[in-house]
Order: sequence, then C-alpha cells, then structure tokens
Amino acid sequence: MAEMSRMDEIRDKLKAENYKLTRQRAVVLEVFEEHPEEHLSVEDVYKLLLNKNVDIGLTTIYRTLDMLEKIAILHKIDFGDGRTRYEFRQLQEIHHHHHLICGKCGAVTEFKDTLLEALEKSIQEVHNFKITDHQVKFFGYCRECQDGEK
Amino acid sequence: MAEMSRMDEIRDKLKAENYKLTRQRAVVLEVFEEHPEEHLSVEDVYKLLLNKNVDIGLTTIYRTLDMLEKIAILHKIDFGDGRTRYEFRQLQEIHHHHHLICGKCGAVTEFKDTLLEALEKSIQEVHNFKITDHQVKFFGYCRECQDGEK
DNA sequence: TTGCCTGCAAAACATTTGCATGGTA
DNA sequence: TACCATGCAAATGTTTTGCAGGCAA
Repeated sequence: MAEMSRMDEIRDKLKAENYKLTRQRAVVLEVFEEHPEEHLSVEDVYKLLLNKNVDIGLTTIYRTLDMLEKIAILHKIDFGDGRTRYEFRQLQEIHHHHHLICGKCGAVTEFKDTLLEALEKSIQEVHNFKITDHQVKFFGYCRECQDGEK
Repeated sequence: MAEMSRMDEIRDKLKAENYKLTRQRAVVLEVFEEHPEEHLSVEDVYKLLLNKNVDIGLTTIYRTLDMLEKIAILHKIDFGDGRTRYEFRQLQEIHHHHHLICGKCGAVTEFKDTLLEALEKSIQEVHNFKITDHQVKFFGYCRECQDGEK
C-alpha cells in the first residue's frame, strides 16, 4: 500500500472536519514542516513567513493555530514565557515526549520516556480519571549552564 | 522543642530575606491559609479580600505573589486558562504533588506520587540536566464527567 | 455562488512600570 | 528617619472580536 505523507494526512483531516485548505493555512503548515524540532509562537510563525516574503495577517495565524490544535494536528505548549507555543503532534508518540527547560539560558531539550505510562495507568485506576493528554516539564540547569549556576 | 506555626516560619523567612511584613502581605497570606486546597489567581485573591472588606491594590497583589514565589513560600502554577495561579508550597513534598485537570468541568484534583523520582534520577544521569523543579499536569475527564464525555 | 476565511482596526485582558505618597522597622 | 512598600494611572504585550470584503470548493 502507498505511503501517505504527513501533508496528505493533514489535507484529509481538514477535509474531514470541513475546513478549507487556504493559502494561509498551507503556508503556516509549511513553516512547521520546515522547523520540526522547534516550538513556535504566533509571532515566530509570523516572522518566519515575513522572511519568506509571505504576506499574512497576525490574526489569521492565531486562528489557524487554534484550529490546528483543535483538530489535533498541532500541540499547544506553554513554557511560562508569556506566549503560547505550538509543535507538530506526532501521531504515534504523543505520550512519550517531554521538555527540559533550562532556567538560565532558556534552552529547551526534548526527551522521550516510557515511565510515565505506569503512572498514567495508576492514575486512571486510583482516581478514576480518564487521561487524554498530559504535560510534563522539568525546570533546572542544562549541562552547559551548570557551572555558572545560581 | 516548640512547634512553629507556618505563619511563624513565614515571618522568619521574610525577615531573613529583608522583606517587611506589611498589612497587605499579611492579609494575602491569610487568604492562602484560609483556602488551603485552592489554586488562587491574583483576581481570586483580590475578590476574596474585597469580600472581607479589605482594601488593597491589584498591583500590590501582583507584587506580593511574585515576591512570595521568589522566596519559595508560594508555588506558581499555570493551568492554561490565561492567568497565573498560586498555592502554598509544602516544604516537604514539593516534588510529589501534581494536578489532574478535567477538560469538561474544569475541576482540578491533586494527587501524590513517588514514581517521578525515578524518572528525575534518570534524566539527571542521561541528559546531565540538573532538575530544580517540575510541573506535571494530566488532562482528561474526571469521574463525574466521563459519561457525557465528548 | 455560497458560506467559510481573511485582515484590519479596535477591544479585551493579564501583567508591568513610573512615580508620588505612605508606613514599617 | 530611611527605605522599602503601596496604589494609582498609564503602558505593555498577547490574544480576541467585529465587520466588510475575498476566496476555496
């Protein structure tokens, strides 16, 4: 059977949810494809598009990211820096990818983990709470910043 | 030896950090003492004080909570609802207390856990990242909301 | 063609800052 | 008394909303 590219999947998902694939939506998605390891804010996306000489309204980006999050294409993250950030939602590994945030240089490192699964299972049982998503962030000092650490 | 009340500890901590215990700071702390299980926003504190006929400026609350967080009396939390929230920082169990956030009714349940310690240890070793704090949030549906869940 | 999309301008919020006044230690 | 703390007003920065015109299907 033929492989489906992520873009094809997204196209289908939009159609399934009755959203049009407009020029603006396409270029926003393109930006995320071109910056796979980053956590982009609305402003980031806006500037990256300006750099590509793409004309788009800030408001449209707000609305687009919001919509893409609703239909589970993007994932919303908040590092406590006053703006909302987004990243592609990996279809398989939604639950295995967390962030290490350095309090000095601000670097964000990702790490994968499976330990949390046991914790989730226990929460569902003990608290009878049906988990659909989670957010795990560790704050501290990265390797490079540990010498001059406060 | 004599037991020390939390308020005494706080008084000492303020003194140690060269902060004055003003009327405003006292009443803000009082509000947190009177609402031990809650996660109060600046606005929450403001309204609770109004209810008690205490006159205080919003700005002062912003500054007070900020200061109390800096000296580790309060803990800052963010449930993604657009405002920063605070809770008392339990001296002993900083690292064993997380939140379950219901996506339907918004209820926030707390739970304790020790599993994360193993994860932290492994992160420190594998990534050479020195953890000072972490934030763990689980989103989903609470017991009561699981029937009408979307 | 039609109804969703877009983008501007303005509004809405949460939070921060400047500055003169007030109060604690 | 000496500073730190307060509170008002204004500024800031992000996000939302109203509305007229545009565009994908």
